[in-house]
Amino acid sequence: MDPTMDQPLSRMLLESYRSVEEETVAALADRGELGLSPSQAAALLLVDRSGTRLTELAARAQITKQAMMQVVDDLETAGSVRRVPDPTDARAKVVRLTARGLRQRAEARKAISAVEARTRRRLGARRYDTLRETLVALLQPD
Amino acid sequence: MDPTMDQPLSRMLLESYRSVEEETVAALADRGELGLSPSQAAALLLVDRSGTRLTELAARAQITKQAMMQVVDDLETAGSVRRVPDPTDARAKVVRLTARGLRQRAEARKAISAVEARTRRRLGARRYDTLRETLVALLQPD
DNA sequence: GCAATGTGGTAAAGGTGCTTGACGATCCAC
DNA sequence: GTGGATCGTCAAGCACCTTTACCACATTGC
Repeated sequence: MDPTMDQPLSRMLLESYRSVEEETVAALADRGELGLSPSQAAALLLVDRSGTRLTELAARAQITKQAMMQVVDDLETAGSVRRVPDPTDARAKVVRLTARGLRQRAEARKAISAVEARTRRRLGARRYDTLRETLVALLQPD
Repeated sequence: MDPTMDQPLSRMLLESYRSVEEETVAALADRGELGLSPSQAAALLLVDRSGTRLTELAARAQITKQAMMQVVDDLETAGSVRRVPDPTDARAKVVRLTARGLRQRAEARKAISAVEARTRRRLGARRYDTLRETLVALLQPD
């Protein structure tokens, strides 16, 4: 009998997350993208081509803007991102990817794709797709 | 088109975890089990009736023994648990639930069950069960 | 046109849940 | 018995997030 089955759902989700995340970090490291933490990589993926406001990034990541600030601060220090004033709103700044950030994001995407493809192979396409659908349903507002 | 579907798997898993965890915390609070953090609740569930060593608890939770130390320290301070010397090994101590800890664990179990039942209803029994199976497969060593 | 209220970015402090490193005490195999 | 593993512990630190508090600028309502 597999004892894993008896665990609370939240635990299983957490461990699954950690497992996938760990694989992703390893895949990133393999590509030489050292010095890019998971939260930084996640943030890079949220910036769109024309640049995105801090508040919008925070909303997309579902964290506070202050938390996103810290991530963007680090990314800016690392030269992956820069903040430019928003011409349409003097309060706002737009977070924009630098050439370096673009490169990193591309690598991050590849690393993530590799892990997902690997997972899909392991689980089987059908189960993998069903998993994603179920998670979407789980996250749907009640 | 639901943009949720495009997210990396790790993000979806993390958000699902947070969502379920949040519900669980709320359910715990409803039952008056204030002052019991998720990690503490998780640890309580890992202690078996006859008591369990710190190292074993850490292994079960898949964290370092030092991390488990902190959780157990807090639980002990809160009077939910106590450490008694292991008669079979002078180095070891056994973590044992107090009456309070037993009560808390029972409440925690109920809270978790309530959330899982609710989730099962929302997703449908079939999808819910498939989700658990898939997560088990995901966690299986490669 | 201006006060009230809202929003974007920032600063500071703190908390949770983990990590790594080091260490004494005890156990066990040889 | 001696050397190496194991148990619990202390200490420091890090990743990632929060709350509280501000100021600058925008927008709304009158």
